[in-house]
Amino acid sequence: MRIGELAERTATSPRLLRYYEEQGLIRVGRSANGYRDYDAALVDQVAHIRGLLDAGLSTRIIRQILPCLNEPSEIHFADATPDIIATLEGHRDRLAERIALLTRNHDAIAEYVGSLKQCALGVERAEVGSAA
Amino acid sequence: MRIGELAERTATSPRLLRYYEEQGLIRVGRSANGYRDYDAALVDQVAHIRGLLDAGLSTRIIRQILPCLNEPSEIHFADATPDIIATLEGHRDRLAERIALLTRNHDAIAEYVGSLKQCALGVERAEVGSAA
DNA sequence: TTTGACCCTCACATCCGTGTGAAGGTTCGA
DNA sequence: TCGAACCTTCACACGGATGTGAGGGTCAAA
Repeated sequence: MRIGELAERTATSPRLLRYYEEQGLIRVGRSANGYRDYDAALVDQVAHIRGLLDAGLSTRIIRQILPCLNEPSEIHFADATPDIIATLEGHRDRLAERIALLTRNHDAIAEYVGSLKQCALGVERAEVGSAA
Repeated sequence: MRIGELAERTATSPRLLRYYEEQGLIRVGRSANGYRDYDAALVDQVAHIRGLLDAGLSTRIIRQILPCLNEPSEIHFADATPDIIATLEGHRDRLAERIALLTRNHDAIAEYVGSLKQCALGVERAEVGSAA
């Protein structure tokens, strides 16, 4: 498919699809007239990339962890070098830390919201009471 | 304490401490000579803010969820308005989504790294074998 | 054949978090 | 008293993700 269709199907923009290509996040073909030609599988891949980007990862990091994420779950044997493994372990561990941090904050917000709703309920009851 | 000390104790820079103040993330006093004066509790608060920033949240969002996060766990009753509650619920839910996404990716990386290490081990054994 | 909707590249613009440095005031110890 | 080490404000710069638009090619339908 062409860039416009992929942009629409992934709720992004042509500009961003070109940017992701330039950053080495997606592989893109060309048709005879020079137009970019996107494989259907890219709909999911781009959605995946957008998720990671929205979660605050940089294109550099996404590029490094991308081989772990492709569906066919095939292992790239050339990746089994000590430094690549160390890099991935670093990303894995930092992700774990980030998840822990976000979880703590999520729980704090949830608890606070719970109290707030109790409080709002109390006020509401008080108002109804005085109105009656 | 003064800005230099807080910067050192939070591994940030004076520049950033002024920026966080400007963004309404921390409350800062002044001493007679015009120097900023930071409460000791800010060491933890700034560390907290840095964590959220590193996790990809914007100062705008951090400012909104900050009341949920302060330790004394006091409820600001004025916050019990429907729109504030709705905002916080939105942040809470988006945080939950983000955590889920990051967890999926973390697990995928962990699995991939596991396979790679198996693979590297195999190669090592093969090399030892052929050398012997 | 022309027109409109695509596509291309390139470049400049924006916002955000952060760095850097200039120009000047305060404080403290030699 | 002077100098070093702080602090102040202000402004410009940068990198990364994204928008916008100019100038020009391609293609299909009217």
